[in-house]
Amino acid sequence: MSIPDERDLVSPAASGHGRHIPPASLARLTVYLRVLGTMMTEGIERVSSEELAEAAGVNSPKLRKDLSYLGSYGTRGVGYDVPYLSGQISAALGLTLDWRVAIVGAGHLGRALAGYPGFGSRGFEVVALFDADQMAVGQEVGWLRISPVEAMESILEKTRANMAVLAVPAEAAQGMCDRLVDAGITSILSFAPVVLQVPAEVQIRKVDMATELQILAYHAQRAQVSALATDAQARMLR
Amino acid sequence: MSIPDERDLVSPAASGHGRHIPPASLARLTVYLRVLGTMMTEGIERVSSEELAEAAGVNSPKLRKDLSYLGSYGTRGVGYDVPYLSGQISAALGLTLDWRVAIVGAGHLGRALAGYPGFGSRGFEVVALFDADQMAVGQEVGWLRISPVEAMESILEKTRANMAVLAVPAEAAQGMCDRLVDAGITSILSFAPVVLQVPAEVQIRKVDMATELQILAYHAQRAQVSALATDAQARMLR
DNA sequence: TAATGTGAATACTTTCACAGCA
DNA sequence: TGCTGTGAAAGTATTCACATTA
Repeated sequence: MSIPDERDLVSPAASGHGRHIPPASLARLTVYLRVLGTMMTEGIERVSSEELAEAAGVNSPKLRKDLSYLGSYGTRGVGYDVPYLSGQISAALGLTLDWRVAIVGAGHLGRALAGYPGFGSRGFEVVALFDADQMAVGQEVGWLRISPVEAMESILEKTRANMAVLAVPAEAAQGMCDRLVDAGITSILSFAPVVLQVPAEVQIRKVDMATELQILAYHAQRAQVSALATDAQARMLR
Repeated sequence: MSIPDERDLVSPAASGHGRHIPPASLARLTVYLRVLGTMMTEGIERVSSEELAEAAGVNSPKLRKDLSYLGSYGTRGVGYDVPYLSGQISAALGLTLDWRVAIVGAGHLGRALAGYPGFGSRGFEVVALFDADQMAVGQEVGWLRISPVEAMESILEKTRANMAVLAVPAEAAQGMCDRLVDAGITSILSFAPVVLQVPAEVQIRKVDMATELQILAYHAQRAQVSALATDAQARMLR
């Protein structure tokens, strides 16, 4: 007897079709969710795939394909009900659960994250903010008070944090990451510009501003080079 | 790691290797570059694809395929010369050109970016930091002094900025973006949680922490659900 | 002989066109 | 009639195996 694949065991009700959502679609779904939220505050109740796609900066077949991974939540000939679709996407992404985020590092970046309004409004509660600097410990940042990293493990447990954001210098990142993993955290978002080694069961995502600028630089350089080439070609044809 | 990302609307180039680098490879090349930099500071002179891949968190065939888009810079049976490979990647990405970055928004995030050591060390110079708040204008942040947004256009020209980072609240982002585009900036990195509308010739990249956390939440939720399912199945088989 | 560079196979993503339904 | 939902085709990305070469 073979053990059924885990996917087959997921109830359709709990996560849409029970199938996994392709990573590329998943990333876009979070954008649709944000756009739908904006529409709700503007009192827009109904939207077509064309309109939603336009607002989200994608084309409409792609949007419809993305939504099709969750199920059929639109009405043919009509479009989508904004609050309903928003709710369905939230549910599929697991945002109806309680997510309690600990931020490690209370420099400018950590404080920016702690004060980021986009968290609370989307189901994420920042429950702790740590720093290694004794001067910073005790300071208030929004509703939070900065805690000493020494007490990280006990505070993670007390606050029942289930996600962490790493906003520490590169040198400190792997060490802090290891402590988070040992403390049972399995979802980590890192802003440190280093490759972190973690066990396979730990989900890690990385954001690196230098990487982003380098990608922009590559495209800008190509645009420059091809402009020069076009220019040279124009001169030769003259 | 990075979000699988969008369109690739670059015209065919006419120099160097001429081929465009696939977006997925491009993102990883920036990681290899960082790892090679670290190795150089550690005095490591030679590396195999296996070792470099390990340090970069990818498998070695993928690394070799990525490098093959640039050319053949290794030695069969030996490996890669660390400084040489680093230089070749830098050149391919256009990092030997002068990149002057203006940061718009001097809140915690803007200040974190202005002070980010990873910029200067990788060919990006922060040449201006703007804020709309009169209280912030004039304050020093590292080597920079915060300038008033009112003077943005003239300062962009004076400093010959050719890239911009948007670190302003969502409401202000589209307006500031439009002004940057009108001022001739064609490479923009945005941290604002909104979809920005820009002309096709402008390259824009987005970083959104809420999106990243939502993607983590999705995976964590699936892990939870399948753990529960496995559990239920175990009970049934008992 | 050890490790690169690459064609060919596989897997994933996007696009497209249209069937199907309110 | 108008717009959603989806198979099938086209386009990318990843994996693999191995010919190649210092």
